[in-house]
Amino acid sequence: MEVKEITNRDDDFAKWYTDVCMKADLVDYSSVKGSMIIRPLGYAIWEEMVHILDQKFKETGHENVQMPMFIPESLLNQEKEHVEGFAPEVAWVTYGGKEKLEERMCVRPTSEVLFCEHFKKIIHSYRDLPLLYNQWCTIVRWEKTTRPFLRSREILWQEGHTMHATEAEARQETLQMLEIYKNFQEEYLAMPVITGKKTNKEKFAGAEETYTIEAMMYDGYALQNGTSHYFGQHFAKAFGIEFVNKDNELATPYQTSWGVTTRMIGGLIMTHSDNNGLVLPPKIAPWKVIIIPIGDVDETLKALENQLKENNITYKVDNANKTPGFKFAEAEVKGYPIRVELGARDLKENKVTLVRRDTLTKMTIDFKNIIPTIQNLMVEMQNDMYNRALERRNSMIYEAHDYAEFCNIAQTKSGFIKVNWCGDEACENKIKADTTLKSRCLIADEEVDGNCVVCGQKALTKVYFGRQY
RNA sequence: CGGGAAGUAGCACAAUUUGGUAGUGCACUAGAUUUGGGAUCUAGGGGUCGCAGGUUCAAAUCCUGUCUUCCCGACCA
Repeated sequence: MEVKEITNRDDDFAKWYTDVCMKADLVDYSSVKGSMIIRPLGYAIWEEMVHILDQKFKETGHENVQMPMFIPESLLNQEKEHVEGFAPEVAWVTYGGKEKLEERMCVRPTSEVLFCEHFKKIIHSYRDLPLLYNQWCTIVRWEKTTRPFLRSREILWQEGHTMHATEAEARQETLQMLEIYKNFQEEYLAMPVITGKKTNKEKFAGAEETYTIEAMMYDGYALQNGTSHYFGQHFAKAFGIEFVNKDNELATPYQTSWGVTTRMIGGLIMTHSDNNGLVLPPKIAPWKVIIIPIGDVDETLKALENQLKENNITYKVDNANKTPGFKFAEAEVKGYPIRVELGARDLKENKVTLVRRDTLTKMTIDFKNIIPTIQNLMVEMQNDMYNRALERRNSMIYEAHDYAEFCNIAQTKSGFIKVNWCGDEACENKIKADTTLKSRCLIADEEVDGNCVVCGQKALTKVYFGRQY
């Protein structure tokens, strides 16, 4: 296996990103634009994510289902805002074999309407609620610009769809899932995230409220790493979904949906990786340890493997007929959190060399301490990676008090800009037109005192603006 | 979708200008020697030049279309 050159991260961030994706063997291009091949390492990372999240979804009472891939045009058309939002980016199936279809069907860009159609059939009574469904699947959105993991046409994701008897319960669900996403990304992916409501302009087509999980990448660009929507009764009314409540009255349920995608893998890369390749937080790394045997160390290797297995520490052994230097570089590209250099020379003194991937710090320790040392290192690395990312992000959040200052920051810095905003979409549009920055999310937990950074009218809220992937 | 650039072996490139049916390095295979930061020697295998048309006696090379990738813009998760 060849270990390849990676573009310097500070010279050309975009190229560095694709280099890491390709050279760590995470993805490959297919012959269809925006349909990527997720290779074993990339998929293993996704499987870790799926495993952890799926468990959290089930713990909170959700059940997995699998909906169809096709949506007849008439079904998609049932909710007006939704259709208008998605129509420009759906792929249509117009032939079945050689026969032209009577009604064309789109490949699901998201499954709200499919769930609604089904919910109408199965919801009759308050006893049927809440209905808490989730599905792991792929969707298709005909994006014009595509990038591995960050923006593809075929998207591997999870979408939760729930129905509730009361507004309060549905709102609670929306926030609960937002919190699960936030905790997952911070605890497992070591990615600090900002959560909040999207502005009207940026919210999901058909939603009453859209909450977002915004992460900041190494270059200061924002990555929307997940969403949780509160739909109110929009879809339910459009689809005629009703239930009989406790008072024997017909009522309309309240709905949510929420999703995260393989985009999180892109976020992981753009948050932690470096010029030597992939860097993975231990908690999400499919294999925590890579063992590189040097010289004749078979017996110790066997013993070490047994100890790792006993302690549920996943690992790989690099037995290739390559020089150690080659294997070190290879291990770094692939992002194994901890490298064990198991060498005959060290072992004569009962020593072993460990290298942590995030800092590339080497340490030589007594072999008998290897398991506790690895365990401690993983905890330490996870914390350090989170803290470094947090510190960097915070150092790239700016505050603008007037429009000149805003434009100046937008031109000279990369990151988020915090501003007062009157709530008028015109001001949001002006910022977009002047600076290309878009609103990331509303800031809920800070007092607003001052005037809109654009128009000078009294501000209603604070907002983060930023450039996005 | 608009502007620009590029597609030749797994990768990076040469041959294209001046048409005559492909070459180098790395990687790969076998054997040997090696092994603490990208090993060495020897012997091998692999491409018909993104795809489809056209011009021509003859096309990697010229023309047209198309697909894909990258950059800039617009659009969007």
